[in-house]
Amino acid sequence: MANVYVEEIARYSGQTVTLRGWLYQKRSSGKLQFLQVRDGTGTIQCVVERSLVGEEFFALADRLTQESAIMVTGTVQEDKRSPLGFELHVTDLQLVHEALDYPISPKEHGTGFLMERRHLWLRSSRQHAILRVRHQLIRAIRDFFDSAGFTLLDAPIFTPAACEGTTTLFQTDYFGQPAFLTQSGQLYLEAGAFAFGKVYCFGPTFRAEKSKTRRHLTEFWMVEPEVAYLDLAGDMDLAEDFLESIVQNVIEHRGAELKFLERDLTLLERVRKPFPRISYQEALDLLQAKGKEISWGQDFGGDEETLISENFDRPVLIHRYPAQCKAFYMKNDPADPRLALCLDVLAPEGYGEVIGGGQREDDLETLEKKIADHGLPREAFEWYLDLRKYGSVPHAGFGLGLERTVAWICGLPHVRETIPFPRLLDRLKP
RNA sequence: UCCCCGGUAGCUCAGUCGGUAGAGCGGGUGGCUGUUAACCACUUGGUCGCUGGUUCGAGUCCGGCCCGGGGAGCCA
Repeated sequence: MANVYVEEIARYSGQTVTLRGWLYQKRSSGKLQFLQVRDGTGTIQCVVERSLVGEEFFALADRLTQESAIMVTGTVQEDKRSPLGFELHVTDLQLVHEALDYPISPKEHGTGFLMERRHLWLRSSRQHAILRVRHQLIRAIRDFFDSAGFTLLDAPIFTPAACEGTTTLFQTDYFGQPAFLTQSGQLYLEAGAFAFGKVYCFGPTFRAEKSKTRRHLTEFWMVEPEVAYLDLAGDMDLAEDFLESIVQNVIEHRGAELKFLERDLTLLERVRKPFPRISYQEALDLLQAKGKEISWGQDFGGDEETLISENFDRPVLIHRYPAQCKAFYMKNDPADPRLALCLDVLAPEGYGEVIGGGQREDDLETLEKKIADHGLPREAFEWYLDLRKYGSVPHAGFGLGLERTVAWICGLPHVRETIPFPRLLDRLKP
């Protein structure tokens, strides 16, 4: 008997096959029982008829509890009543393991309760859909850079010092020395860009900020490309191509999951270049026209980001923020040194900043001064300064936050469901 | 760190003016040959977050603490 998966069931129409999975839900109607069986690739309704399987198997099916592991053998039949299009008419049933008192019932639960049981919550169809979108997005990101000639260059996770100095880092004891968990692969990627031309890294990032909002995790995944001989204009082109490509890729390959999540796909289909590009000054004018009290030099918070993105039907690129808002490694605009050659991309619908990046400072003396001005320990940055001594060229890149992007694509109100095991300010378990 | 909201059955919640602790779901038992969060009947189920106070009497009012959720700052 062939062992098959639910996602390939259509190929076995009319044949007798065996599914190996778990009981998701059960309904009975006298002499009939309907078992919803999931196997990780999908869920199918298995029909147990007393006259077909006999008393023994029918009684077994009647006793089955939610999430018990079972092997079901039966005939695949096309059925218009099934959302999948097929049902399995059971001829044989085996209990592999009986699950007693599964804590997550098919009815409503709060996110706190479910998060405590995240290891089990992953089995539910909604989480399944979200995490399959996440997987596809990761594939799309890798495909984009791999097919554009980028080399994957992993940045270290243990680092000797802060990349940006402004945010709080997780400190660990590294054989008696302090070491920090990375908050960005950026500086290492600059070394990579001068070695390989076009590089990207894709890994976990850690921020010990005490942020309690729907947009923050303490551990999240970030993809960061970095390219030699690229200026801000080129960086904006890259960000635009990249974002269009990955969003359209996910729509194409995970449309069913997005529909299950009741995502309005027309909003995502509009993510086509060109994206609007406005300067910080223009964004500021826009905010002030809307009555927001904000003055030049202030960074935008969540409210401001939402107000700006409301004006556009697709992601909006904001460039040239005041240098004081940005990290030390950003290059200043030669046309107006008060400004940094940086870019942020705000997702529509109030999802906020999904990309941040810009052109890097490539002049040795200027960079030395910036490190000093930010009060950073020079010793930790000697290797970084070396990059400006030996063949320094203009270069640029950006970082995209994976979980915020998944939340936006799926239309979720909170990032915590976009990662299998979220790490939040007050949550380290499971 | 600050501000706001919450904690009552396994889960989601209601509980009026301070006066005997409630519903739906889940679990259990029975019924039903096409159910889609199935339905119907019966049934099970409580340290009202903890602690101190006010009161004849506190889930309800007051103080302190603990835990959870949302937001601010900061950021992706």
